[in-house]
Amino acid sequence: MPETIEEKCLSKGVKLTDQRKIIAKVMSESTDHPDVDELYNRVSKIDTKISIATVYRTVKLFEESGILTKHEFKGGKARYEELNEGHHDHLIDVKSGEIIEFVDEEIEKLQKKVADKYGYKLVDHKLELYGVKKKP
Amino acid sequence: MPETIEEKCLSKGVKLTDQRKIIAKVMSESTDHPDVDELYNRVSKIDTKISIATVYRTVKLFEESGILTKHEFKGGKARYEELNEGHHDHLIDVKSGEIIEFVDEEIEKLQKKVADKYGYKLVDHKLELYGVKKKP
DNA sequence: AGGTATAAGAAATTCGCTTTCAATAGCTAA
DNA sequence: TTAGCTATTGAAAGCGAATTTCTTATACCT
Repeated sequence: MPETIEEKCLSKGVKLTDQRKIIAKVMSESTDHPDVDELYNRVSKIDTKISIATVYRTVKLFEESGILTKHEFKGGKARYEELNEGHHDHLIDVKSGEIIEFVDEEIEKLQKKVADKYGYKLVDHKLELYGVKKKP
Repeated sequence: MPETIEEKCLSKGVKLTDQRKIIAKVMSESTDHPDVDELYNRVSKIDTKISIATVYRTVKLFEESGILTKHEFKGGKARYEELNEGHHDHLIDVKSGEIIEFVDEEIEKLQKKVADKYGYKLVDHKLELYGVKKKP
């Protein structure tokens, strides 16, 4: 069952203000990976009084609470995405900017194996593929 | 035979000034992944008059010429490394900041396969592992 | 209600990096 | 060699993203 960000806040003890509720709702309903400016635009349509500082503060708070995850794709601003059960990585269309999410268990396993080989326990990783659409 | 950055510049037609020669030498002799501030520190010991703007300009020029490669690890400043034949990825010790280079052909192959599966030709990728040292 | 803590808004500040601008160094052709 | 370009440099200003400061407003707790 898909849990909203608001519900996640409640279960994690993150206090919800009106502004945070709006930001939570907008992020929950986003299926893309908005940056803070874009998020601020969407949020402003609901409440024009929200400041961008609050948006920055809130995404940071949500990230630290394990509710959102932050991506820093090549040479752009930080983008945010709701953190859900299934982990995935990203394939980015370098022409259009389109982002495709993918899962590859095999790669995940091999990453752990590499870390292990050097005596490390994997705590995080980042895999981004950049590609161009092939002509059919 | 290890080619110096200075030699690479010559063969690529990148003009070398005194400042660039110093930056090239320092990078060629570096076995780590310095950021621009660190590089500026090292370079300043040889020529105190070099400005940090020149260091920024030069690493950018070298990167565009395919001589250096730029890494943007999690939440830090850009780090540079000499680009040599064998491609490798990085395993970063989250405690100490130590960076271990590794190669995994299997992972490389799987990445291509994933891109292919979605109809993309892989033009670039980024794989970073973050780990903590295991107790033996 | 009163007192404390927390959060929000607006503006200023920081940080990494780039650009502008005037001065200098390096060619190139007469 | 020297006049006349073109490219590069150093110093400082500028820029964009993100954070912090400061003040005001809001929520919480007996």
